[in-house]
Amino acid sequence: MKVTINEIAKRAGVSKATVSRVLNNSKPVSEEIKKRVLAVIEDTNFKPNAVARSLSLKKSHLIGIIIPDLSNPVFSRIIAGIESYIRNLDYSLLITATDFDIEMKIQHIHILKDKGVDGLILVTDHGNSEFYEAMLAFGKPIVMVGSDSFAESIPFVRIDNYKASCEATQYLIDLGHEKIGMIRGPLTDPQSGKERFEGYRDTLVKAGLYEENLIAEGWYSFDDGYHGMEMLLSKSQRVTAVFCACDLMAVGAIKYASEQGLKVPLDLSVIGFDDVEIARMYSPSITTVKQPFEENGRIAIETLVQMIEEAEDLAPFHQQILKHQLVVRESTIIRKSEE
Amino acid sequence: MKVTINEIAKRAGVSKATVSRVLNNSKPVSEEIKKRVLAVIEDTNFKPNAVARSLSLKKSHLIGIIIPDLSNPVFSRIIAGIESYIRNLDYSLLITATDFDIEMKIQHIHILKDKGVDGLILVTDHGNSEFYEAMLAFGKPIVMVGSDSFAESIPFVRIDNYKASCEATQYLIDLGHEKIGMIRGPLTDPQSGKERFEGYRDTLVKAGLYEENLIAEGWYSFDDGYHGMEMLLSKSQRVTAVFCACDLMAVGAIKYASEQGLKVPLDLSVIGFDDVEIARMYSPSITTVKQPFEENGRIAIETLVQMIEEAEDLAPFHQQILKHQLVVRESTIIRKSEE
DNA sequence: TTGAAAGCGCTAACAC
DNA sequence: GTGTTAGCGCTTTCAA
Repeated sequence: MKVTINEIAKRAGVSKATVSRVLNNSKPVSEEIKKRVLAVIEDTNFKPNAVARSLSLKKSHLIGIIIPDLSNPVFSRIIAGIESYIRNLDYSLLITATDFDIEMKIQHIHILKDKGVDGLILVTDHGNSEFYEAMLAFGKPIVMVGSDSFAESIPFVRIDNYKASCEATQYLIDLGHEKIGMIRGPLTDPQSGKERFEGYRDTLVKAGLYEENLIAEGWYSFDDGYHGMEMLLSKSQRVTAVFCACDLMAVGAIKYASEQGLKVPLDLSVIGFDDVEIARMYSPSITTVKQPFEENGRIAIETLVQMIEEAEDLAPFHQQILKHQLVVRESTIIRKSEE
Repeated sequence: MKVTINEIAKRAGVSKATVSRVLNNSKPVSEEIKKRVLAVIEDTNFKPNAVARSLSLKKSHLIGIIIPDLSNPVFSRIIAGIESYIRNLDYSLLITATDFDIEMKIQHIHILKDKGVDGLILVTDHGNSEFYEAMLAFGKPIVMVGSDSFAESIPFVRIDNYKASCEATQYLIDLGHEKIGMIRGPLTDPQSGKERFEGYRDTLVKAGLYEENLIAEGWYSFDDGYHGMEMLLSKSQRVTAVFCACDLMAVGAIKYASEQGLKVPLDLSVIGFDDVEIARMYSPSITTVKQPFEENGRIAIETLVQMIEEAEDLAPFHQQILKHQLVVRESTIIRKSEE
């Protein structure tokens, strides 16, 4: 019962070429015929077959998204931003997750290419040279959210993690803290790991407060924050403030500290990063650096669609840095005076 | 440039039918020719065009997902479950969000249909009759996650919300509580709203403890929990325990109670629902009903793929109820004896 | 303005 | 076992 363009043509007594023309407004069609065709389309409830159209046009109106983990708000909120923008254009999103596996990421690029997507958004953690080659071989527009040192020649949108970390660290210094620890991400992660750490380090160095043994490392989880804090508190030099590379680690850190009888923020100030929901909801609510996740997504997809539609081969190098914002809440406070 | 099956055929000195055969193993091909074709495929790095194949096969290997909100873990974890299963089969996911808007949900069903998806998974809040009609008109396999009173004739997978709520409520009774409040969802929401409330109500009625004025209502957010608790505490009859329809409301409830000087669980026991990440991480960690989100997704997609591949028209009515689990944590405790 | 026909890249009868 | 051919449903020259 699938009604096709042929069926419409027959019923309206015209050729399918004409039907196609009224469908796409691609060429002038006389008012009368147009009306007739439209009427038939209306009451057969005809919808052109998108697959056939894709084949003919060599354009699928599909956009591929590759993301490390769908269930983590840090990523899924970016997708949400993309989705709510694209919803009104007639593109659809083909979404795949990689579980942070580079091989899988590369494989997905190929799969999505074969599926004929018109463009790609990569929400990235980090890549390698093989990954980079896969991107180049993709042959159609790509935009990255978050960027990657391997791929700085690909258009991207992200925040300035370095600067944000400087500000967060400086904020702790301004509160009078001197022993300021960090629970960082892995340095192999260029953005959330390396840049956030370097902002912290450089700021402390400039203030003459940097100490190498006030640093713990983890992979952005609650448990990593928990154990990171455990490690920091085991040092003889007691920290009075901690900067965490993400909110989840901040939560873990606070949890551990609380269990050890330390009051946050009275005995220990803690800053997170990202401003995911939990930062606002936690008790104490957590001071953090707010990332505009949804906006990241929106700008990325906007850029991508533009590249697709205007066929800007080798698009002029787009790099867009969005604004972050330090959100002060209950988990940070002026350092207790010693007595 | 783009290498096609014709190109392969020419280079290998065979017909494209033969190439197609070795590509799909659809018919026997002599070893020698097969080897030759494979070699050409190999060194041209040929990948068959998925769109053309779809058109010919009338099968897109695309599966549509309609979900209320991508950034909410309650939904995105279901997607994650779907995605990690489907990744190994050669289907792809076309995901759209509705922001809980029924019109949009209906519209998405049509769009996805036009895009030629082979099946649909609906992660639903609730629908109406028009929505139900759209599903019937879809004409290809559909599976719902969470089900809906309007659509009980569509295969679904979910937990037994009613039973789970009974257990949670009974647990509070067993702890000695008598004034047990609830912050429920809207009753128009058949699963998380209505069923969870009814489980609570019936269990209390049976125990002779039900009181209508111990109930607040909200839309599953932190703020709703916060205000719900505010409302409950404003009653003269002081509750000693509260069952919340989701974890976020439980967090809001605890936050408000804490701000009023009540200790959780000492002065007030709180139970949530869902077991999202925050329930484990919060201080106090929250007793809750664990939903197997990822498994919900996995079973749903498994069922759907089966329906697609085995072409079970009007599939024998599948309804699958998965197991929930009460997870006891720090937010609940035996009722303080009065003195 | 409109129609006929070729073609997008692939699969699947149908012959040989 | 292999090739020829006719589609799948749509767009787009090219003529008329």
